[in-house]
Order: sequence, then C-alpha cells, then structure tokens
Amino acid sequence: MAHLPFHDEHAPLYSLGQVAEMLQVQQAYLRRLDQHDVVSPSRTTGGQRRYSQRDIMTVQHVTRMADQGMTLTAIRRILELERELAELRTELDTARARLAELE
DNA sequence: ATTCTCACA
DNA sequence: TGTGAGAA
Repeated sequence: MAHLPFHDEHAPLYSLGQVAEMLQVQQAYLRRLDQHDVVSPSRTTGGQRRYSQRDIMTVQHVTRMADQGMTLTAIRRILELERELAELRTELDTARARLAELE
C-alpha cells in the first residue's frame, strides 16, 4: 500500500506565508523557530523556506508548548528528547521481536 | 507579489 | 515578540 509520492509528509511544499496563514501565526514567529533550530524547514535554491506537512505538525506541537509558557530553548530540548524516545521505542520493538523468535 | 535578513523598540 | 526597511 505505498501510494506515496502524492502525499509524502516530508515533501517540502508550503511557503512561509501559506503556513503562517493556515496556522494563524505570524511569519516572524516561524522565522524565529527556524533561527532557534526548533523547526527548520528546507530551503529552495533561492533560499526560501519550504515546509513539509511534518514540519507543519511540529509547528503546531511547538505552538501548544509555547502557549503553555515554555521557552524556545526548552522546546528545542523537548523535541530532541521526543525524537530520542521514539527511536528507543522502535529499537525496543525490534529487540522484543528477536526475543520472540527465540521462543 | 513574496520572502529574505537584520535592526530596533 | 512584533514591525518595518531594504535587498533579492
């Protein structure tokens, strides 16, 4: 079931203005997230930001945390830890799968 | 018409 | 955090 190339969540599609519009946030805010390495979208050859659907989900997540009063540096750390947690969970799953084969 | 960076309040 | 100037 890989009808992929049409909605690839990592495809850099949306401009800064489009994302700001659909998320109802300021363009300057998105640029700051990039500055602080919280959400860093890819760039076109001309240097313009292009957000993927994934990037946009992350921005929403970040915005929820920021609304709760967290600083951008704190949020950057949290995202880092969340990625690490996700990675460890998949490793745990494969480890469990191997154990199951031994039974 | 849009987006970029940078500087300032 | 938001705004505006000036370049691209």
